[in-house]
Amino acid sequence: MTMDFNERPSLLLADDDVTFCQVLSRALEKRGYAVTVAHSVELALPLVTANPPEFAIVDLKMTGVSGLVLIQALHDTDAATRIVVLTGYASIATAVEAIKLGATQYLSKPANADEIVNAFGHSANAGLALNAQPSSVSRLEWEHIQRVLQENQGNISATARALNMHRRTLQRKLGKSPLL
Amino acid sequence: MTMDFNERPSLLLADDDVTFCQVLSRALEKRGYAVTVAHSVELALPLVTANPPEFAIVDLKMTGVSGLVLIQALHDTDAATRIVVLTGYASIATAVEAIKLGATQYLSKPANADEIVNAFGHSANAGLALNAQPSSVSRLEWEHIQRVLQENQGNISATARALNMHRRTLQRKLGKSPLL
DNA sequence: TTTGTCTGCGACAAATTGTCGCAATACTGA
DNA sequence: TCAGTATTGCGACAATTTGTCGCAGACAAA
Repeated sequence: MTMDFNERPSLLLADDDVTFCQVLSRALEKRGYAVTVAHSVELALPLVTANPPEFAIVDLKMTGVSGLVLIQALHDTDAATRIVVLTGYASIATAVEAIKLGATQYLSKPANADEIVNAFGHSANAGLALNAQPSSVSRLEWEHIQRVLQENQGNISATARALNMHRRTLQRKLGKSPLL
Repeated sequence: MTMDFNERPSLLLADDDVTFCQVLSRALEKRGYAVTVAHSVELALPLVTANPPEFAIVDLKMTGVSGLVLIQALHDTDAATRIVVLTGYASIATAVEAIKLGATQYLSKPANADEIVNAFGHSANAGLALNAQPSSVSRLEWEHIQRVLQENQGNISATARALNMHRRTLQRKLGKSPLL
């Protein structure tokens, strides 16, 4: 890239997976973005207010505050910011919430740099293909858990009680990625 | 309900599953809504323009045009309409799209009337369903299995394949009653 | 009859859940 | 600020549930 660094579009990458950030930020820089990395929402917020980015990639599940907070902050600061949510624990409940808060797209890991960059752009997916298959039982369970969890503001104990399920079991389920 | 029919909040229920509509519309009427049912997007659209509803429940997978079209029409006609998407073929991609088009919530079947009403937004009927207990995971599983089983005309092997579940396990589950 | 699929069920290993407990944090109301 | 309470993230082990394999009978189509 021969472009002056300051002319490049600014991009904030917020994810607490260090190696993932290294790989992805390099790939994004190759594509012409001026990347800033933050490994937690707490670290990202001051950067946002000091220097609102044009693009942002946010992981929802970071240690500490949820990425949803960051999305809101980004959107409040500059409604034109293109925000892509990228998470390994994708669920419909959090997707709905993220989009409502102003996210542009919602992808689940793993996703390569091209897919992410692509997600910044078009939103016109007119002909979306519906799944031919009904959701698997485990997927359904995952979605349901995520929804109740959100209704309980992320309180695991309360969620376990509401679902009449043992806290230990819920913990274990939450630890796994949403298979299938 | 002693309320005059015209004073009740209007609700459009768009789903091509006839029995499902019957059950749900009755449950919704009990909760005070003036329910109108449409079994396809084509049938629903004229109703929307003629008489924009305050609430809507839309299935995405209907014969013919996708429910996404209806969502857009509803939102274009009256941006204040509270739209809940309800589908048996839930996916994150369609959820994202539906919310962007103006849907309020996105639920996957099975969902009971309380959960749906709740999804319209706590603000509207704040005092109503505070203690709405979410269905237990096993209940959800039971209903889902029954639905898929019916789609497969009671064929256990095919259902097990569709649900990506072992036939033996499905058999065992079917042997039990729908425990809470 | 042969072939292919569906079904019910026994048996046993593999995996998941229920339970109990503990130490490290939050959170809350004097 | 401090005690009291709730939450959280585990480890460990027993109790249950699933995954797997296999087999025999039913049924329909070729």
